[in-house]
Amino acid sequence: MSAIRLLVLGAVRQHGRAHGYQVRNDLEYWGAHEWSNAKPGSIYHALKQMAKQGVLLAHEIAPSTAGGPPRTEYELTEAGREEYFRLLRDALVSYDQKMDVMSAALGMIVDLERAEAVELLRQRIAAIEAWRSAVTEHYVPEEGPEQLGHIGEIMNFWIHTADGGAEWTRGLIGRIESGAYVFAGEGEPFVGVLAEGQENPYATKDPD
Amino acid sequence: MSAIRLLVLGAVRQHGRAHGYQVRNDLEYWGAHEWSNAKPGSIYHALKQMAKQGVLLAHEIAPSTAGGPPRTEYELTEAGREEYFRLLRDALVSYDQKMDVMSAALGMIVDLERAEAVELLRQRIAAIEAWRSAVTEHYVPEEGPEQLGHIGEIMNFWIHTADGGAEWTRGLIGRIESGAYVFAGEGEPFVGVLAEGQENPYATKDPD
DNA sequence: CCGCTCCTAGTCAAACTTGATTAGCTGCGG
DNA sequence: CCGCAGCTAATCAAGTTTGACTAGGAGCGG
Repeated sequence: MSAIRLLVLGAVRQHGRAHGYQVRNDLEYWGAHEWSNAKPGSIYHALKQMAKQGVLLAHEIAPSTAGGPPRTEYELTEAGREEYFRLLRDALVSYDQKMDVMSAALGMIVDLERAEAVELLRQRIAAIEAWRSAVTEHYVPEEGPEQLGHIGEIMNFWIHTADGGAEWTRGLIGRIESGAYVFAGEGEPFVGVLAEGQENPYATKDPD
Repeated sequence: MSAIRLLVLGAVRQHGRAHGYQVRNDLEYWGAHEWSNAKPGSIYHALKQMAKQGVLLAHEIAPSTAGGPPRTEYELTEAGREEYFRLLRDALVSYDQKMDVMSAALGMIVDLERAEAVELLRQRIAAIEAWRSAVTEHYVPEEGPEQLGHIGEIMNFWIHTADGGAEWTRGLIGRIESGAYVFAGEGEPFVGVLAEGQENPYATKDPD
């Protein structure tokens, strides 16, 4: 799974209705271009693709107020809402060493209820541990790990990363259980998108 | 940069001359299908693409000994050798949170000289640290980090991963400086590919 | 009010990835 | 010795990603 669909669905969902450029701006606001493949082409493609698949509903709109080609606004269908939560849960649970997917899911984790978020993160830890033992058991040759030479460093690297990820996830669970952040059904949700016309404070000030 | 070109160049280089299925088998032997997008399609595509670009030289060969369509053997051109080392150095130095690229580079690090490997890894650490401070300085709003709400967890996640990566890299530098592994120009190189006809001990025993 | 630059919004071709599928050969049960 | 399962080796179409490019308006200096 690539992160782009989750990001785009999340952005459109928070707006209720949004056009491509707005989504693009939100992703930049979130810094997504730093840690995911959120290029314009990918974003517009994802919007069109998901509209074709019935996950988004497209509304043709008159040429925009501020120059440029005519805009299209999108909103989630019911299938889109389901797809969104499916992707979100999946991203939180599965360990595939894809930083971008996890980052995107973190940005939307408060759309879940607190208890479910914790439960999914626990499953994530279990997945990491399962993956870890599969790798260690499978890739250590019978003649002992010395057999592997420098190739063993690859495994070493995976394991180190996996352990780091598990540890961090435990920390996050702790923070969430201690009451941090506002989750679904707990009051005024955190606003993570830019209002129409609001300036993006992070635009182009990037450390690229 | 995707890892596939580096992997394919590395495999072909170790054989001197190799056909697609051989490369495919090596990558499986290395476990690359676990941590990179090394699917058959990608491998054959990379071979053809690189042949078109003059990085590899293609030799049409009579239909294979063991059934199937006619095979094509490839070998590196001089440009290919340069490209290989360029990709390898680049993968070691640059920090882009892509596990697959780093894993591939680790598998080929001994093609460099020991001193250069250490030097590149030091540069890697510097790159990680630069990235880290760019992120912390840039993405903490003036009103303080509380402003970010749960979005701050994304940053937290990056930072944790970056720090873990730096720490691991320091460990690797230590091992290399203590004389581990056999690097270029230090004698009989480690053989990391399967000979023609040799059985792949990891084939299909996969923990998928 | 001319020309220039910047911003908005999106398109496009080329490259890459994916997963299914093809096609030839070997070995083996019946 | 027929058929067919399974292996070898590679291709293909569909989907995705990339990064450069288009095109129209706004602001502004002179």
